[in-house]
Amino acid sequence: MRLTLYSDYSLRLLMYLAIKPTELISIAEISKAYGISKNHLMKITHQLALAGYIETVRGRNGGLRLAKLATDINIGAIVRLTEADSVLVECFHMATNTCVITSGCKLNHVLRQALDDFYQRLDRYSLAELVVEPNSLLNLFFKLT
Amino acid sequence: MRLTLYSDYSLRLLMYLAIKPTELISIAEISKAYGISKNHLMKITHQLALAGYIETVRGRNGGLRLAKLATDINIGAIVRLTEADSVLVECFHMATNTCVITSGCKLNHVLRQALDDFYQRLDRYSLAELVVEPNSLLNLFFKLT
DNA sequence: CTTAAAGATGTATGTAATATATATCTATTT
DNA sequence: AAATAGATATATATTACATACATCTTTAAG
Repeated sequence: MRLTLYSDYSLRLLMYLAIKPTELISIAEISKAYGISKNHLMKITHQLALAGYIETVRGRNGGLRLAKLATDINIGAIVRLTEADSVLVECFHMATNTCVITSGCKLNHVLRQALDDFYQRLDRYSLAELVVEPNSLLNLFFKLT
Repeated sequence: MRLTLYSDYSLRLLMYLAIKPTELISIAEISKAYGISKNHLMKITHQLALAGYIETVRGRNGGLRLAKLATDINIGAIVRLTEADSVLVECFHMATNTCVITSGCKLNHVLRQALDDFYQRLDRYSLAELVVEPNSLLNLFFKLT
């Protein structure tokens, strides 16, 4: 079972913004801090802005900041958004499904329950709970320890 | 979030065997019934046999059968086995992880909890519970409805 | 005792999803 | 006007996964 790097990077970006919620932070800074693709982060930025989680400011001295309180950003909602296109098994997408027993298959339901449980656990956490110790995270980025 | 077709096919194969638990059934028959790759099923067969879930009989009139009662084959255990190589996010595999904040990252723990919840739901089901109506499944394979 | 059927196993190839890179455009500040 | 930073579209690269191919071993039937 895999999440995409896209989801992983989305959460990392939000965590970074949550460390300094009042500042404008550039994509370049986040890219350098984690050592990950700036271009990939740009796509993520766009989606998160459309969904209302972050605000973007163009131009010199521009950057990103959270558009909501970290306590109001739910982790389950973020992962549901970033994983929206992926299906757990082929029979979850009727348009492309080829399995001949789908109509009477109980496995389908069992997997849906399991996936629900996965997301419901994530639903219990907000971004704020991932960044309760912002300074210890900052130390990791700048290798002060 | 995705499972591999390998996992999907593994469960389909077991369900097929569970429909007729006393018969020897060839890989070719299962391949035709679902319209899926015979070669892929061969690899699955091998792994499931090594793990003790099925018995294989070579040679003419050979085939596969369940090595345990369907009530003793746990769905969670099967998926844990078939997904053993895949990691939910990169930080779940220390040898290849590049994320610089892993040591202090709470997201890591939250995702582990969610994955546990996923598997614990699957742990509640046995193969037998997926095949409570073997005849209605058989009808789907042979398009009698 | 030869042949055919069926699984075992290793290697190679194909494919698609995903990640990354490039290029150009728009907006904003100095 | 120039520099910076995000927006957007397209193209390329990479990788995991799925599939195919080839050869070997085992067993039963004739």
